[in-house]
Amino acid sequence: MTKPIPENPKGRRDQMRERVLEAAEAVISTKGLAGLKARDISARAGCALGAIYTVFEDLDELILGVNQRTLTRLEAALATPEGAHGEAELQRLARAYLGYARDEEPRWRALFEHRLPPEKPLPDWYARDRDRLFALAEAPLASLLPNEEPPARKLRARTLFSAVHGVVLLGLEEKFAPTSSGTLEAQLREFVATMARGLREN
Amino acid sequence: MTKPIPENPKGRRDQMRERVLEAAEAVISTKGLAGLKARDISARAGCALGAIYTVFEDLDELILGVNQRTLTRLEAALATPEGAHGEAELQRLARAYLGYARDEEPRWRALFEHRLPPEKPLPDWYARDRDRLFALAEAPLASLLPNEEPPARKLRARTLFSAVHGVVLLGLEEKFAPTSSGTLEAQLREFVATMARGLREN
DNA sequence: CGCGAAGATGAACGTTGTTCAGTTTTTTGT
DNA sequence: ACAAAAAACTGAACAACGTTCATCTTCGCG
Repeated sequence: MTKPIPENPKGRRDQMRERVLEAAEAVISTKGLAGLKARDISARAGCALGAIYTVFEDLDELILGVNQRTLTRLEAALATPEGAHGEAELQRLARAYLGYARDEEPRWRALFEHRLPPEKPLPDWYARDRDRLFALAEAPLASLLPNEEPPARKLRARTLFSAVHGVVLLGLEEKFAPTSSGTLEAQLREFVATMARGLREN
Repeated sequence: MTKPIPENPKGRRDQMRERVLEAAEAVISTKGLAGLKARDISARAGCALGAIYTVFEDLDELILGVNQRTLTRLEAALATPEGAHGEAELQRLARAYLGYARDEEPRWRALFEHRLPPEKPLPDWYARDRDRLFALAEAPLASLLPNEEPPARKLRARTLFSAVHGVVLLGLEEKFAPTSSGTLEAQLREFVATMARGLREN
């Protein structure tokens, strides 16, 4: 009776991996990436310090795991409802991106703060998930510029996403009075409107 | 003969501060912010480990000092030649920003990677220098939108700068083949052109 | 049961930023 | 000019960190 359940959906190893991942996620989403400590994780996951290193190469790989989950959640938060028409959809996307960044700021920041050592390149599975995010702007761009070739559109979606990211990133940096909460929304709305206008007058 | 020189232009204390600052600058501009170690600094500056803490509160304040210098250099690299006319000047600014980010990548990254603990807010002298950077986009914006009120223009300059920053930041992230060197320049040029077009059709 | 293999443990190591009692150097008072 | 006071500098010591590894525990199977 060594196997209480005939076929575990997940091996014990995977359960531990899951617990560590969830513990790390909890820390990152409250204290941010800088507050992530190996000993804290092991305490929360109810395991020994060394156990972390039996399921993850090192903390960098663990963070990548957390970030992958964040990417999935972010993608869900940005999910296009039904029809994705031009500017309105771009506005919705940008607004939803700002919303997620606000609501889950530490977790969102971890996506871009974390940089792994230069000798280890980004895993392919991670790059793929990240690219799916950029691709969300492609559909609304397609209705604004129907004649653009897909590769050019892909690049343009990336650029537009990056620009919105920049506005949100530096906009959230200063939370003090000068830039009040509502101002950032207005900035972003105006920015997207200007971009859409510029795109139509091609 | 306690004073070999009647009046030193800088006290010994300031000379040491300068040496530490320059050592830190050298490290950051080669190995990046993550490669900055207190012992490395003290060795390069030719002083004891503790000496750093006699001229800087902690490493965070030292990094702020280095970043302030970077801001000055960046500002110089973006300096407007003479007349600052509309889109052409915006194009030049964006291109120069990308150029500086490329040429001095670790130093430039340190500007945005460094985050000081939440209990200590940004010093005013640093915020002022940073705002001067954003303000560089105001003059060219003024010739595109002559009727805009100065406060609104200030905000718009900030937004536009943030957007360009986002494009450069995420554009430099992937240095591998897919996004070749020239592509990023083209992306940026196209982006600024679209923005200018949208702004003119107000 | 027993026994090889795999997993988990936490003490220990090397490296980090920061502190502080002690020493040296500079400034001050007369 | 010189001793006393103040300031600056030193580097050993400390706490906290990520990571490793000899050791112990548990699992899978005959």
